[in-house]
Amino acid sequence: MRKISESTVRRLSVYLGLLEEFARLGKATVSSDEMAQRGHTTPAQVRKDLSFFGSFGKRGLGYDVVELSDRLRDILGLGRTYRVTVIGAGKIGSALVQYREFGERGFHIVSVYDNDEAKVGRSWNGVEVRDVRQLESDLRTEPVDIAILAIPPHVAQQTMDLLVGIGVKAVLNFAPIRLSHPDEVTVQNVNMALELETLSYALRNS
Amino acid sequence: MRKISESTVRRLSVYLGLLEEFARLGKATVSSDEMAQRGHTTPAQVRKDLSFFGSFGKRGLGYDVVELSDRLRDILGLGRTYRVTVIGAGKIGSALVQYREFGERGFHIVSVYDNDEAKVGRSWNGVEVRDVRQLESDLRTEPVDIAILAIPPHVAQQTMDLLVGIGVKAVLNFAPIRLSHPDEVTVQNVNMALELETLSYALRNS
DNA sequence: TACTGTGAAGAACTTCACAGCA
DNA sequence: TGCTGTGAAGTTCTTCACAGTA
Repeated sequence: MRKISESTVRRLSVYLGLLEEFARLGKATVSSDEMAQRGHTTPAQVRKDLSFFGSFGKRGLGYDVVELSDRLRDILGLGRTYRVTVIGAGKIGSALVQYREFGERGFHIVSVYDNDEAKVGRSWNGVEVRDVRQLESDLRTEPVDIAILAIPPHVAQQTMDLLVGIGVKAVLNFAPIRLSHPDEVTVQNVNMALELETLSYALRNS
Repeated sequence: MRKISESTVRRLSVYLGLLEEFARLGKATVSSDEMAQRGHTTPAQVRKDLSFFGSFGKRGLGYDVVELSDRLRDILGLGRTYRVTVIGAGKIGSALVQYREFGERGFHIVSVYDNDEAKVGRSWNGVEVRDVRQLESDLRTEPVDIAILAIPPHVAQQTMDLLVGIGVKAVLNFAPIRLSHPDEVTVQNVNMALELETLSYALRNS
């Protein structure tokens, strides 16, 4: 398939959220115009994004809400559940373990790791915190689909390398550092300080 | 000044981080090539990004680490401190209040608000949790530069509207919903479920 | 008729390539 | 000589505009 841009994928995810809301409101059908307004984009963008994957609408009518939701879930790979591990039992790790939206979307946090003996063994939201030294052997016997890094920057790269060695193919990184990784591993970064800095830039130049 | 793209601003922020590391290592001078390697971009991109703001380098030599850091801090508006409020004293709010990088960058969290009586009055990392009903009068007497929304999606828009009314010009939104807002208000979104969904897409299509 | 699907045009962003300067 | 600064070329992303159809 033609390479799809990351912005398109992100918008698809937004569209799915909108469609689920339309479904809750009992709407059966929706136009690209309505989706664009609620999703802060343009109707042409909505149609173009969808057109990369097929023709899901009916001319003159719009899109069937349920059908398009199903197709988007399929495209995004959300028709299954994912096993997720959180590495780092600090404040951010803690917030993630309890983050509702993850479970609702099929992302199940199956383990949490930390190097702090004081935390190891405690139960967090039903998930036991394990010693990070067990990480490698654990993941080899019970693989996960996605690892979330919620650890300090100075240990992030070595942990990334470990995960790559184990064969993890998707990582969500909260450490404020760009990680080196092979092409076949997908990494998404969340850098909160960087978000504040773009706000700072906007405030200064407005 | 010519409109600068958001991707450029984000990279400037990354460059600044790199420069601070180079400074710690005692490096006096750095080339666009070195920055590109460490920042996972290209030398031409580095030079082009910087060129929008002036000529900071010396041909044949590179950039002075300290001087360029100073210029970037200035460009990004980081030569001052910012007053920040966190709205929502849940797990995410809690993580943010203790997030070191914010303070290091000059973003000072001066207050936390919640609507849960049980939380109001408690002290968090030296910041007292206040009743959200005080938010409006508090911010009118003691304005903040940035508000961080760490609240459930169904109350996010009304809170956004309140903030706009009070005159807040920059918002970092953690609620998984696109907020409507006037153009003069800058909003950055952090949507963690959406990040996992882009990983899901990548896993499915690899 | 009302809306989709899509080539083609346009805009934005990135990379190239080289003149110019320390 | 070595690396910057920058127009120009190339690429990617967005918007336009309209033919096509339920």
